[in-house]
Amino acid sequence: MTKAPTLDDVARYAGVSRTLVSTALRGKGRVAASTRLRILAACKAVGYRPNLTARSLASGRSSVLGVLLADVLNTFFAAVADAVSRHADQAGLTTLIATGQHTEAGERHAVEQLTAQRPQGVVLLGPTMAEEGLLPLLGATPTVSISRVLGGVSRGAIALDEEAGVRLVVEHLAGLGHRSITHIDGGSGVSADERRTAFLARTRAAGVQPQIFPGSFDISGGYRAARALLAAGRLPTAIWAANDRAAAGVLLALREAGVRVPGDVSVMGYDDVTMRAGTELHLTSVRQPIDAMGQLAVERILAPDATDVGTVRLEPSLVVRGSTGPAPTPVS
Amino acid sequence: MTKAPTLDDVARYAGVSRTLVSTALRGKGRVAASTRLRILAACKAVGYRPNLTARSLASGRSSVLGVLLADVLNTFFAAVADAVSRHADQAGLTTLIATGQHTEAGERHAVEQLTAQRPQGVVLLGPTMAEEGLLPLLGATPTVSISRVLGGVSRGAIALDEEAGVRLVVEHLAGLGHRSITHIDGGSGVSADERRTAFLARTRAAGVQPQIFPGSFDISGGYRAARALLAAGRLPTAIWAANDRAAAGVLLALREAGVRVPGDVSVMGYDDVTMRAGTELHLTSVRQPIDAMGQLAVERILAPDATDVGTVRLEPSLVVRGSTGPAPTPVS
DNA sequence: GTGAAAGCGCTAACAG
DNA sequence: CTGTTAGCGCTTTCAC
Repeated sequence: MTKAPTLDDVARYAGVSRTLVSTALRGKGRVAASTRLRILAACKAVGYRPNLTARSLASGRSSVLGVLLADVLNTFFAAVADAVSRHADQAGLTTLIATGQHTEAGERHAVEQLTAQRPQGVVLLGPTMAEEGLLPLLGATPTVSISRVLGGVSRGAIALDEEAGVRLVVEHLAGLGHRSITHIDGGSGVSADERRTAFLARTRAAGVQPQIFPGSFDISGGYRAARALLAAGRLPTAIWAANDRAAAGVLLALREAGVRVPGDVSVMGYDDVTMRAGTELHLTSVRQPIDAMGQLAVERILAPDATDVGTVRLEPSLVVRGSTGPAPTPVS
Repeated sequence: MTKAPTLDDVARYAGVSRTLVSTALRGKGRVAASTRLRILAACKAVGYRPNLTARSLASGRSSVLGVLLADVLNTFFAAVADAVSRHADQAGLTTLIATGQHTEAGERHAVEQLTAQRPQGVVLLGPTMAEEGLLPLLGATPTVSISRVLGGVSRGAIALDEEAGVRLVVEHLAGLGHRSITHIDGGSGVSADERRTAFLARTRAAGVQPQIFPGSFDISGGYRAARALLAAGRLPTAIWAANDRAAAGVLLALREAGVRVPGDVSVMGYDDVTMRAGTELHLTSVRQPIDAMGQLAVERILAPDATDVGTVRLEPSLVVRGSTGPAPTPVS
């Protein structure tokens, strides 16, 4: 295997021209059945593997869909990437993922590598870089941005409707009679901000007393925050954690302290995807439309024209399980 | 932006030959400083982006490192992919990840796409396909297999030393005086099997009473198993869960039932990477050498020759935190 | 049906 | 230092 066999090798072996092998292999123009068989046999005999690089250089296109991921460990984006990949597969595209590691240099590098594939399109999953830096790199590549709203991106942006999600949380809890809700937030990220802001606005609108406690998007953040709440003696009747992982931490701390859920305190999570903890922990939560995001992204990339591609915010849905219940009547 | 500018466009604009632009851009042969400046200016003016596809076709190599990942959502493999990516970056390579979605067709497709890049090498992260199917696709591409031991792969295999990890668990617990340990297993996967088997062997060697309870690699598996243990009234003094996520579920169930950790029961986790729950939950665990795996993989790919590349099993290390303690003295 | 010729955008020897 | 000449492996016209 000192040198990969080329089309010419196959052609020579089969006693035909290179062009014929090419067309036969791609099944485009008509080739005599007997010749095709001979060619196929030759391919196998020679051990031919098409060089997709050359193919894409010659044809000017490829069946690749590029995905720019901040980092494989972010479960949310990884789940979206997975959804994109599944839908791309179904459309006959191969997904190639590059990670930017949250740095501008890394993302630049990744996008360059991705666009170099002359891909059918690129999906940006929560890029770090500013739009001005990204757009020139993308050039004419059909691009959709997920989660971050990039106005100039050719095929528009797909975002989550955080306000709708937060509304589901507040209305569910308020509907159960809770007059005071504590939000354990997700720290300083963009979505943590959005959720916090929406929470404040929504509770006000619902006439519910809001309280914000600093936390993070992981189990330890929820655990720590709940313990702090416990220590401060400021336990509300309802807690909404920034996501399901944090909510698991809250449950842990609460149960450790002998607090009953949902008897004494109702707990809600939000949006987690990998852990699927919700089911077994009976966590009431808000489910994000991950699959729909992936599907829409691929559809937009594949759409022949770029009409109707503004920013769309997909709506999440409420999943009621056992961790929330009626607010306990004050003993007073 | 109807057509991407090429080297020729830049050359014409700068009034030099295409070759000169090429060499200037790559910084190889010497180019007059003044000319280089002119060329750089021309690039910017024309908006030139190098076509890496053409470059790799012409030069016969690329700076890509391919990674075949079963699925982005598997936190362990995703973490390894991340480590590989970081070390590859440091070596000046771009990592391109393709997922096989656990199907043979998917993996075949992914590997084809990866090898088509003429990458510096390919890292296989727990492939599903049989070795016989994989090897011909890889051809002469330097390849290392992580986690699954593929004998025929050119740059060898890197695996985890599960036995060593399990030994750490059993010895730690036995050293604390526990005479009986319950393992909540990870179900039917390969590593779940390895751990279970090693556990049985090791406990026997240590003179400890083993007990196995069916579970899974997630929080719900641990939660469910611990509740079953509780219900059956067969609570041991020490529980070892298949991984940290499962251990979190165990903690949850135990605390919910008013069992003290580590006062009544010691709990150990294993190998989790993303959640980093260990820290805040004070979970005693076994840490896998994720980063070392990534580093070694890249080193092997970059090594000029393929000597010394048999299978290596990297050793994990014990991380003692607060969830384990001396076995309680029987009240009897 | 089949094949010859002309590139895709770039790099790799060589000459000047 | 700079430019010329050949391709890399494949797809595309467009003749035969």
